[in-house]
Amino acid sequence: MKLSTRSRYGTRILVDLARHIDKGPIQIGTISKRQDISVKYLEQLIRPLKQADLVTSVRGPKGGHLLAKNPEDITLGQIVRLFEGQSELVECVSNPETCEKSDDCQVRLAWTDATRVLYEKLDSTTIADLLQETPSEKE
Amino acid sequence: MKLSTRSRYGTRILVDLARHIDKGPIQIGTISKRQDISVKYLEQLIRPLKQADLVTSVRGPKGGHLLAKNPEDITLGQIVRLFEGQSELVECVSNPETCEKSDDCQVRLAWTDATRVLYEKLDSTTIADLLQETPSEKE
DNA sequence: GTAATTCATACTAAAACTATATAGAATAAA
DNA sequence: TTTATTCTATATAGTTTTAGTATGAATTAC
Repeated sequence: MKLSTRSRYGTRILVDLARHIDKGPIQIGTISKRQDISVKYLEQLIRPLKQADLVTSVRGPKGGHLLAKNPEDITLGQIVRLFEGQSELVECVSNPETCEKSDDCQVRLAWTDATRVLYEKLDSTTIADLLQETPSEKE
Repeated sequence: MKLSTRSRYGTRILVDLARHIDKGPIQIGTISKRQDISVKYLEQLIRPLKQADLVTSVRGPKGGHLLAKNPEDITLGQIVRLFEGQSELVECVSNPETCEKSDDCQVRLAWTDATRVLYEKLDSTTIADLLQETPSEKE
């Protein structure tokens, strides 16, 4: 039931951008060094963040990436829904037609409830909540 | 972030046993037909259920499987922890030593909180809560 | 002792995940 | 115009996980 590295790395990218929000566009190479994620993988992860309007980019020399919203307006729920192929605990939660018993299935209701409380928590946690500096943070 | 079929099937096995709790030991072949899970896969899934003392078994002819506890004493949390290789959303939640930044990592705290609320929900849901019969249930 | 059944171990095939690599095109600062 | 950077698309490969199968041993009712 673990989260993909995509969701975890995506979160770290956004936290990194938020921490350096006053420094203009941040380049992928910079994020790569600070977060220890390969440039190529970062390019792959930033694309959906842009498509979801969480990040904007500036092309050309001195270009880079910026948060498209305030840190307090980006939630973990948004990030996880974006990166997890299936964001629900069980497929029938969102696609009841995949199980012929789903019409009146108590087990499905239980997975649905569990998924709901999880996202209530994730939706209530924002990037701003994650900004406290740590002593070991690479600058 | 989806649950494995092992957790889902494990739940269905326990619900099946609970529904037929008054009929003596239930054989794997019977569960297989009712739940449409292969005999061999069922054998594999029942083993951890036995080891966790959720199921007891009787060997030999007329043998089979029985709930080892009352349905209201078996929770989804127990089942999910049993079957998910990693039951936490992110590894560093339970194994902080796998990340050198975990000592003071706000992101880790967020994943920990989210994992906690999920299991609070799962731990509060029992097999007894899932017993309502459905019209389409195979008998 | 035979047959029904669980128990234990190992194996396999397919899919998903986690990246990295390649080859360039587009953009814009200097 | 040169150069630094993002953007796009596809390919490749290694690892891990998942889902399920195969084989046969152990147990016990009859």
